[in-house]
Amino acid sequence: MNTISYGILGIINAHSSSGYDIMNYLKPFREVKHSQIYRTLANLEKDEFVTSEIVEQADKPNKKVYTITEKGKEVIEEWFYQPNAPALLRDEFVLKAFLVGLQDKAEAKQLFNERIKYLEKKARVCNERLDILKADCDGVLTDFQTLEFGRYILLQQLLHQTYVDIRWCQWVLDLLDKDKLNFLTYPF
Amino acid sequence: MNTISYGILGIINAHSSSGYDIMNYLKPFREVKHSQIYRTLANLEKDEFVTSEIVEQADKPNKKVYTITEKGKEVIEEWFYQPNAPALLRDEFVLKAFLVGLQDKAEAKQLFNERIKYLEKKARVCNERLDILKADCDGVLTDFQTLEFGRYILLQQLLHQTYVDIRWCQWVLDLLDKDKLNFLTYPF
DNA sequence: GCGTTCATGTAACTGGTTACATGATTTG
DNA sequence: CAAATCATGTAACCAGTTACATGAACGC
Repeated sequence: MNTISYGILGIINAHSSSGYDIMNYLKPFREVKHSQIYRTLANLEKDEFVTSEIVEQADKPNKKVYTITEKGKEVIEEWFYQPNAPALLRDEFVLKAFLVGLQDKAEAKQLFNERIKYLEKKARVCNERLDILKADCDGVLTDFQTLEFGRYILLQQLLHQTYVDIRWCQWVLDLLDKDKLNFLTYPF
Repeated sequence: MNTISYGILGIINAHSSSGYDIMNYLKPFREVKHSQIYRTLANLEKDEFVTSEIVEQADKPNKKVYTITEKGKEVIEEWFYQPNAPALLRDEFVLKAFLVGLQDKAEAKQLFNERIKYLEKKARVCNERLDILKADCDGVLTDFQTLEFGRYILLQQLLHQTYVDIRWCQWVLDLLDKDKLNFLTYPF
């Protein structure tokens, strides 16, 4: 089984969910397309890790809600003890930053100034999501054994990583303005 | 053309390189397997963005060195002005952190304590690579228009992102020890 | 001689994306 | 009545991984 299968199974274990629900849970932390989720759910059901039933909704289209089986609980329990696969980052900006020397100074500065704008927007989205989360919990986080706790800590991580990235971009812009570069200590 | 093709082409533009060289340049910032690089290089040559020649080496096996063509320079120049594809992060730890509530407190703490160990090792590797870079440049970074500048700024980024991640893990461990959680401001 | 680093390639597979396809319900 | 959101699926394609395959040069 692959990582996304475990992630989906874990969410269903936390509470029974539809493919659409799962997509929305995962989106903030893991890019995922609905086509992949529905395909994976079909496989999980085929392997008897989950069962499904149609739940009729009055105000919205009906949904197919998946529930974990005993067999599914066993594999998810085991997964937590397995070592983590190395993280995979694929970021076009990182490649451009690495190759920044191919550009002239004005182009280079533009690359980082645009990045700052992008990151500031990302930070705003994070803060908005934190506000939504607070509203979802009526302002109180009582227990860590909820999916809300996971959402909360990961949103905080994302937010502060973004802040560091912004400061890093500003540091690079300062470097680009210097006549004589050197191996400067990163200022924080 | 995909992102990795542009990255490889950009490196060859900076200076003519073999597949093996390219792999080592990319490794610290972008996980990539040699099989993908050699396949991509063959495609870039087929499309006449690069040319190749065998360079004989006395002390090592011969290598196939690729050089960019005029046609290749045009596409790489254009690439810099294109908007960046959204970054893609796939991290098994993030999924486990999201689902941390499925575990008991002891297991949860273990997850983050192990993560800290992993991140501390990552920070050490970053610092080692920074030392190697300094040695490669004889202690002086004169110009931003070198691949060394790109290596330098990205290693600094990675290092400081890692430091923030460590502090974040410690914050989560503190949270897990609290009896009454709440939406605490992240302490920095 | 054995392990490591340097060096290059191909073939099969699979995870993930893009595009195709449909339809209910709500809000403006 | 149009757009947005909710909701679910399939098929074709391709990027990237894993495994297979080879071999030179060097240090111990």
